Amino acid sequence: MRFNPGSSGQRELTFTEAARRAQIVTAAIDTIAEIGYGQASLARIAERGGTSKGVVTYHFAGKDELIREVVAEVLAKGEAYMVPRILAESSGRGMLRAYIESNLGFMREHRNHLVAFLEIFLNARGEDGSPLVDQRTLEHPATSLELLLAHFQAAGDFRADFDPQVMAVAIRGAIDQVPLRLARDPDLDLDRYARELVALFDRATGREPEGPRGGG
Amino acid sequence: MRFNPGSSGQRELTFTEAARRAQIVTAAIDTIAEIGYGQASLARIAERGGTSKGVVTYHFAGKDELIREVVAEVLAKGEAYMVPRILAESSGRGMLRAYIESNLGFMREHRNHLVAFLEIFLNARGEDGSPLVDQRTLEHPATSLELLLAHFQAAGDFRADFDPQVMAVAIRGAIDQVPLRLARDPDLDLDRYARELVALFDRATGREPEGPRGGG
Amino acid sequence: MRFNPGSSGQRELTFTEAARRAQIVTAAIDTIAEIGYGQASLARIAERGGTSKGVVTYHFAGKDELIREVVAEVLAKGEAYMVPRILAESSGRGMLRAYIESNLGFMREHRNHLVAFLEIFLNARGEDGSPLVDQRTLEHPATSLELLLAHFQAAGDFRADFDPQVMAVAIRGAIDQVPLRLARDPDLDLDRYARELVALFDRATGREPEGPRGGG
Amino acid sequence: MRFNPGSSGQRELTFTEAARRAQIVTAAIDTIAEIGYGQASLARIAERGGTSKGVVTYHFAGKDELIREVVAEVLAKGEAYMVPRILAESSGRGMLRAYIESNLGFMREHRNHLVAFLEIFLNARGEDGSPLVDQRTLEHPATSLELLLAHFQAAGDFRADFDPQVMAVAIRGAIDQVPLRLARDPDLDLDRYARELVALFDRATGREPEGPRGGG
DNA sequence: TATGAATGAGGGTTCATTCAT
DNA sequence: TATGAATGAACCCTCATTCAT
Repeated sequence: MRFNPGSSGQRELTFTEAARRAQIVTAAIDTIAEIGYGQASLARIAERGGTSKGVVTYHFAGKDELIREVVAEVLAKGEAYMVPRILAESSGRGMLRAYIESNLGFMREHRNHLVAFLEIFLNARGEDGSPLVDQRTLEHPATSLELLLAHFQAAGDFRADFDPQVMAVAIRGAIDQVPLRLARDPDLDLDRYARELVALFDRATGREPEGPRGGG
Repeated sequence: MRFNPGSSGQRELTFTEAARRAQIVTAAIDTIAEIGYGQASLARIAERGGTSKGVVTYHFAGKDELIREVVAEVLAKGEAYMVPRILAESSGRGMLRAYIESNLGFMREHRNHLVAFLEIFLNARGEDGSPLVDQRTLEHPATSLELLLAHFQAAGDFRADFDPQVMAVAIRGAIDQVPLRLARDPDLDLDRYARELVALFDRATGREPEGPRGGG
Repeated sequence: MRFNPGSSGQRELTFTEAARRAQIVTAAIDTIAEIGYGQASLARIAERGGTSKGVVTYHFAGKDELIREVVAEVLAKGEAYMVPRILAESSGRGMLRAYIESNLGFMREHRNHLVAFLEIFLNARGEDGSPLVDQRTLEHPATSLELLLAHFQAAGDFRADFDPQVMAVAIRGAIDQVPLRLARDPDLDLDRYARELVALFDRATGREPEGPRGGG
Repeated sequence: MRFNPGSSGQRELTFTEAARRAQIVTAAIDTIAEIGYGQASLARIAERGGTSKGVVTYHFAGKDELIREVVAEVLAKGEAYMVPRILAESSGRGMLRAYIESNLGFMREHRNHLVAFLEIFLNARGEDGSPLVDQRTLEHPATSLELLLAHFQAAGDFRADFDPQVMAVAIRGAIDQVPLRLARDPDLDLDRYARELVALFDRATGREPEGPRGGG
C-alpha cells in the first residue's frame, strides 16, 4: 500500500520506485509538451510511458501529485542550470545577459520541460478554480529577476528611470514567448533570439549618455 | 434541420438568430475568462447565457464553431479598437506607442475578451492535438507588428541594429503577460504599465547618439 | 442541460422526465433491496431499469440525489400508508396497535421499499463518513413514536413506570428486524408476527392490576 | 507460497503468524467500526494495523477470509462473555435478565466488536449477492434465545401465550438497535437502557394474575 | 425555431488481487 | 516469511454530440 510518497518526502523511495516515478514523470512531461495539458490524461501519459493507468495511480496518489512532481522536476532542473550561471555574474549587465541566455539555453536543452511547465502553469487549476501552480513558484529567491534588477539599479549599474517590476515582467514575457513559438515553429533560431534579446534589454536598461533624440 | 450557419457565411442570418448567437458568444467569453477554457463546458456556457445546452448546439455546429466565433469576435473588436489608433500615427515612435497603448487600452476596456482569447489561444486544440487557433490569426495584416517595425526601421525611424521579428516577439510577450498578471492581481496599474513599456521599447528601438557606455 | 431537478424542486418536471425519474427510482429500490446498497452501482440500477448509466446521470445530478429521491419516495409512501391509520386511533392501546400493524402492513405491501430504505439508512454515508440519512428522518413529526408514547402515558392510558424513549427504541427494533428476517426467510408470517408484537407491547405498556408475581 | 492457513484449520499456525493475524483482525474490527464496512478497504485496514496491504493478503487468502475471521473473533469473545452469565441462571426471568444485561454489558466493553459485527452482518455479501454471514451464525447453540424462551415457557416460568420466535426476534431487535444508536449518540446511557429493557420484557413474558384491564 | 432526452466515450480514482522477489 | 510492484475491473461523473419532437 502506498502512503505519502510525494515530494513532501515522508518515506524513503526504493530504487525501483524512484526509477518508475522518474519514468512516469518524463512521460508526463513529453505528453503534456506535445498535446497540451488539457489533453494529457493519465491514460495517455501511461501509454507513452509504456505502462498502464493503474501503474501511474499506484505510484502517485493522484493526478495532482504527478503534476506537482513534474513542476518540481522542471524547477529543480531549471535552477540547477540557471542559478549558477546567473550568480556567477557580478555586474548588472552581466547578470541580465546571463539571465536571458541561461533561460534560453535551458530551453534549447530541455524544450519539453519548459513547454510542459508553461502548459501546467497556464492551465492547471485546482477544484476551486485557483491555479495549481503559484506565481511565486516561478521565482527562485536568489534570482528573482525583479529583485536583481532593483539591486543593480540601486547600485548604479542600470539607469534609474525604469520600474524594475515592469521591466522584469517584460523580460519574462519575451522569454516565455519562446516555448510557444517553438511549439509552432521548430526552426526558431534560439541563439540569434538570445543575442537580440540581450541587446534589446541592454539598451532598455543601459545608463548611457542621453543626447537629444531626433525622429518621432 | 441544420444548415451550417457558421461564420463561413453560407447563409444570411436572421436578426433573431444573430442576436442569439451573439448572446451565446458573450456568455462563452465571460465563462472562459472566469473559469478557464478547460472548465468551460457547453453546459456552463449555456447556463451563464440563461439558456440550455440544446440552444447552443442548435445555433452552432459544435463546440469548435462556437470557439471559432469567440475568436472572430474578439479579433474583430480588437481590430476595430486598435487598428485606427495605430494607423493614425505616421512616425515609428508614434506607431510603437500607439501599438502598446491601444493594446493595453483594449485590455482595460475588454478584459474578459482578452483573457478568453488567450485561454483559447493557449489551450484549444483539435482532435489531433494541433492548435485550434493559428499563430497568424493574431496578426492583422495591416498592423502586423513585425512588418511595421521593419517598415519604420527601413525608413530610418528606428535604429538599424535590431531584428524586427525578435523585437516584435518581445513586445507581444510583454503585452501578453498582462492578462495573466491581471488574472492573479486585479490591482495591476495598467496606465503605469503602459507608460513604462512605451519608454522601455522606445529606448530599445531608439536611434540615439551612442556615446561610450560605462558599467558592466 | 440539467439544473437542479432534485426534490428541492427548483424546477417543473415534464411528464416524461417525471416518468423516467420514477422508473429509475423504482429500479434503484428493487436493486438495492435485492443485492444491497453496497453492490447497487448506477450501472446495475440502470440495467434493471432497462436503460443505460448515462440516462441515470442525466436525470439525477449524481448518485446522492438518486438515493435521496429513493428515501423521499419511501418515506412519502410510508407516511401516506401509516400516518392516517395511526392518527385514526384515540386511545394509547389503539395507537400502539395501529403503529405496529400499519408498519408491518406497509412492509407486506411494499417489501422492497422497506428493505431498500433500511439498506440506505444503515449503509449510505457521505464523503466524510457521516450517515447520509439522518436519524430524525425516520420520525414523522405527527407520529413520532416516542412522543406518542409519552403523550398517552401522561394521559394515563399507559402505565407510568416505563421510559418512552427506550420503549420506542425497542418497538422500532422489533419492527426493523422484519425486513432483515424477510430477506432471509420469505415465508415469514407477517400477520402472526404483527399479532404477537401487538400483544407483547400491549402487555409491556399496559396499566393492569399488578398482583404478586411468582417465579424468579 | 500460500497454503491456506484459514480458520478452517488445515494447518497449525506458528506463534508469529497467529499474532500477526490477530493484529490484523483487530485493525479490521476498529476500522470497520469507525468508518463502516463499505469504506473499510484492505489498504485502510492495513494502515491502521501499521503494516502494508501485502501483509494482509499474505496472511489471509482474501478479504472474505479476513472478514470471516473477524466474525469468528467477535462471536468467540461474545460467547465467552455472555454464555456463562446466561447459563448461570436457572429461572426464566433470571435467564432473560442475564441475556439482556450480558449483551449490553458486552457492548459497553467491546463496542467496536459489536459495531463491526453488525456492519458485516448487514452489508457483507459474496459475489452472488448472498449474505456472507448466515443468520444462524448469530445463534449460539447453547443459548439460542428462541430455544431458551421455549424451554422456560414449557417449564411454566413464562406465560404460555406468546410465540417464542417472535419474542426472540423482538428482544434481539431491541438489543441490536443499541450499536446503531450508539454510533450516532455516544452519550446513550447503557445502564438505564438495560434496566428498562429487562423490565419491559419481564412484563411481556411474565406469568401474572390477569385482571380485567381498562383503557382503550 | 427550439429543446428535452438520450447516449457513449473518456475522465480520475479506488480497490482486491496476483506476482516476482 | 514478507512485501513492493503491478494489474485490470469497476466505480461515479462530466461532457460533446445526436435525435425526436
